[in-house]
Amino acid sequence: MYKRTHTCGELRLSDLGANVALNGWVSTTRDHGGLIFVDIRDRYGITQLTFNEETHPDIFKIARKLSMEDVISTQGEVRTRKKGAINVAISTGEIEVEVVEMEILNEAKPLPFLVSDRNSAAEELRLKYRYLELRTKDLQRFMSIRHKASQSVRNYLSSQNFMEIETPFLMKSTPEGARDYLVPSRIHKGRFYALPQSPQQYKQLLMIAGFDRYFQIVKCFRDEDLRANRQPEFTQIDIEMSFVDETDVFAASEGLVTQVFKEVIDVNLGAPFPTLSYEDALETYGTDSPDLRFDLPLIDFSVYARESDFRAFESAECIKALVIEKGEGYSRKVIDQLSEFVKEYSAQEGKKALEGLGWMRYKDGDLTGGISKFFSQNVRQQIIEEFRLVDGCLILTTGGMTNTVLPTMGALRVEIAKGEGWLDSKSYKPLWIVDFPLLEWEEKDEIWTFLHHPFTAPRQEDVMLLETNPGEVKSRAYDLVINGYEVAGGSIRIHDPDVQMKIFNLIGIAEAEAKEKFGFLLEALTYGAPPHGGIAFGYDRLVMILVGTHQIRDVIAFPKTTSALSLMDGSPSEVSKDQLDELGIRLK
RNA sequence: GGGAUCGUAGUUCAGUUGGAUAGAACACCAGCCUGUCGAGCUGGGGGUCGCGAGUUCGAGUCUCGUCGAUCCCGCCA
Repeated sequence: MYKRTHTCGELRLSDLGANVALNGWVSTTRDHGGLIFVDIRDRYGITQLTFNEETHPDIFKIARKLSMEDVISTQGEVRTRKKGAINVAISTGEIEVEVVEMEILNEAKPLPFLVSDRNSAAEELRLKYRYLELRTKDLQRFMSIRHKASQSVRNYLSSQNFMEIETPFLMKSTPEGARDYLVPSRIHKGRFYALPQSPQQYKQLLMIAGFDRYFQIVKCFRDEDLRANRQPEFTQIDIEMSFVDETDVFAASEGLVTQVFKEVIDVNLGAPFPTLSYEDALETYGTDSPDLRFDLPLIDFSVYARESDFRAFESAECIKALVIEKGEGYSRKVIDQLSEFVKEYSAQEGKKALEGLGWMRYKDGDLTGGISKFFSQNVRQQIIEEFRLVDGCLILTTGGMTNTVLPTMGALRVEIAKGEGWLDSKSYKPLWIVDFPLLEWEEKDEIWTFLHHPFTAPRQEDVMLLETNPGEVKSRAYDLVINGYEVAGGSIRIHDPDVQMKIFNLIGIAEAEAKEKFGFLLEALTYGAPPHGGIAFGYDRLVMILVGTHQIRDVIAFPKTTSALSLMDGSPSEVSKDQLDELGIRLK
């Protein structure tokens, strides 16, 4: 191997005549008989190599055998390209290297797909050969942005006096929340560690220990089903602060996100971010993680619907409408498709399907078509005035159970935005969601469960309600949402052991059980616990937004499939009987 | 756990109403070619049609099951 003097993206006209050595992968070859062009590639760029039969016949002979993705080491002279042969598409396009020495370091077999084109293979295949997909331009860029982002995070938080402290991966299993990944103990047979769902308790203990500003970029593990934006192991930027309230956490988070966006993709986010209550988010956008890149709010239509003779509205608990300006282009066919979307979306498990969409158009001073005939002239005029309809407005409306209508109309809102091209990939709309309920009534188990986690503090003025009316209690939790993605979530924590115990009791954890599971934390709260709070960013999701992708797999070097398999190494896999014996485990 | 879409050369795809020897492009191999950058030209090799049943005279095509991929719901404190 010739030690490289330059990378493949480095040489310029100013290097003319230099004797250089390049190492890299064969990107393409163009064989012209007596002259062969080979593009050599590394992560910095591409340089054109030339092999000339007349001047270097021995090397030329070897070059004829080169094929895609061979790894080669070359030595040669930097030469200018003839006019008209300059490639403006690459940074090294004005020069080429005439090779005088070459070594083939590793010959590549015929490839399962083209590294030059990420779309040249199904994802299944790309995941099996992930190391090849990682050679593609896209993934090289995504990984680079991920790296820059983590550097930016570390720099910012360090500059703000946060300390990075590592916490254990092998910890105690706590059955609340997500399903744990378990790790059997060999030394203590029949006992298990759990991989952390997040370092929640540890970071609280660090606050009690006096590390008043902590952060960590850390892997978390949750054994739940996957999604386009969910992997079983993922990375958080975990942050905790002492002697703070919500405003301090918001300011720190906004400072962090603002700097990362500025440094990594040169976007000014503009802090402070707006806040929206959980309740308003659901009512207006049908979700607690709304995409504010476009408006199109869910409008309460029940007042008018109840005045109508339209049967489908009669027993509806919740009636919402969307008003689309310039809705002339929505033909019956398009409306039918949207109606079908509503039916299908609402029919998903656990929900009573909606019957579809009712529609009306505003034209020539009146509402016409669709269900307009079920509304009196008077009510129609009320609607027109209330919503300040202009010519061409289209109203889409549906009614049913609140917990069906809201998410469905929320999804329809996004569906329409997609169709309209309103989801500008260069636009970023962050907002805080606040005033979450502390608890949620679980119908099927008939118990209260926490919406965030059991260490979240209730709002001070609501503490009294805990015993009388738990559902009314608001928490001091908050989420940061950007473009429809929940990017971070956190809360001010409970630092009073009595309040903490009260919460445990409320969610059906008896005192003895609470002590068994969280005794160390409860006890720590009695030895001088400062008021504290924090937040955790979904780092992968943040990077997704930075690179502009909708798939979390794009920003993780070696991701799992939707069924939590690694197609590359074949994990999870069976293990030997000896391994199990040593752990004292017998398979059922 | 449920729903939807998909699975045909190494790869991306085409394949009619169920009908003859399953095609194309790229990749690979061989030959030709000195200014290409998706090089070009000529030729060649390459297929358990995901797997297993079933219907049928006949299945890439229809049915059922199964495995895998993707998206969504449940789930994800």
